[in-house]
Amino acid sequence: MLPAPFDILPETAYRVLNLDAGETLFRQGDPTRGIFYLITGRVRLVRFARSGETVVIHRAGPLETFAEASLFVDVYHCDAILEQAAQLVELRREPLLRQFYSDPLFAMALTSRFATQVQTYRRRLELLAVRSAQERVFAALSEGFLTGDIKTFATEIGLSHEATYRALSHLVRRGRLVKTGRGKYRVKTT
Amino acid sequence: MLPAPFDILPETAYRVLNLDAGETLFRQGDPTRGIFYLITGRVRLVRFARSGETVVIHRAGPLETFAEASLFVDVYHCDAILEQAAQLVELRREPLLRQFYSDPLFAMALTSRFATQVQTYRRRLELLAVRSAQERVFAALSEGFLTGDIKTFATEIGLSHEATYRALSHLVRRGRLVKTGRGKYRVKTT
DNA sequence: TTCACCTTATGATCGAAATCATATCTGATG
DNA sequence: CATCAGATATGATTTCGATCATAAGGTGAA
Repeated sequence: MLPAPFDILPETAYRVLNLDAGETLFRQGDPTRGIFYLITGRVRLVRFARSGETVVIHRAGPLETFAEASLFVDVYHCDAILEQAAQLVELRREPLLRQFYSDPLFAMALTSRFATQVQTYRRRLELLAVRSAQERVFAALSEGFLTGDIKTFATEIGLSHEATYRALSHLVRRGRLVKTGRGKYRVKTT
Repeated sequence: MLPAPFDILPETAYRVLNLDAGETLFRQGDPTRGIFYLITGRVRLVRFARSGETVVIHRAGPLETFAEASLFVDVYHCDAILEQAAQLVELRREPLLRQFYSDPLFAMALTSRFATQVQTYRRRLELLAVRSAQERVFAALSEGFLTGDIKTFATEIGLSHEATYRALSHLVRRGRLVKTGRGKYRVKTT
């Protein structure tokens, strides 16, 4: 149920929560209870800037963890609000930290997970720096970003789904991609 | 010279390198030597996809670390090529891992650093999801992204510098920002 | 089997941002 | 102090992708 390295934690280290859309998971200033793993649903993390404006700093989706940095601070620095009803796992802070201290392999695995995430985000950012829709779609495909449906893919690479469909068919016409089915594309191996 | 938590490492744990533009720091498949901290210059990380295409997966700039995930694997998964001449620090893998195992506080600090980076990248990605140039510039400014010069700021938030200048002056005219000097802007606190 | 809904897909239009151009200001360098 | 390079700033033009619209294909439920 939980992704590595959280799967080795004892059952007392976490609990499953079910929340409705609109509910608040935690607020800026609340003492940190732990980090979270989203099974289904969507959570929005919002920070209130000094100017009084609210800024969305992250939108977490299914199978993602969030609020990782809260492990190392005393209070949350943003609000977590349920955008959709969600089932999620609260990974409690104390057991996590205890495990981290006592089990170097767990510590390594956790750090490795974070390092991998950093890498993934950097790839996405680099992808978003590609101006042309066609080139971006092609690069994203080469990097294996198209796992689920095209609309999700489009959102991930910062394009409208229409622009993405168009770029895909254009790339197929130009012979750079192969269409292997409805909504299925592959980079042409020359 | 080194950012936390690397500043506590003994001198034997790292060495300073000076490389020219065009030189290769490491190649895909090379045994991992360690992670790197860039003092000056620019390094491009490139991966060769199965299709034969080369994809830029990251461009590291001054005061950034890169290849962090290599700590936990045996070989590098991309090439690192000097885009500009650079002075950088090689943080050697073995001493790092030894420190990580033997010093839980170091381990914590390293993990915390990675978690913070994850957070920062997520913020940037969320920012890039804002379609309107004006809103994006405003949000980025509220979040304190404007630290150096405007052109760097523009690149970071995925806009041309012209569009950024225009958005800035427009936001000033509309009274949402205050111009505090040439290239200096602040969110208006109402 | 029919209906409803969502994804895939493509056409048409419009607008916003990229691009190209130009000018001013600033700081660094000799 | 003069010069030059680069950052700031804004104007003009163009282009590309967002948006709106529509249709076909697929899936699941009644």
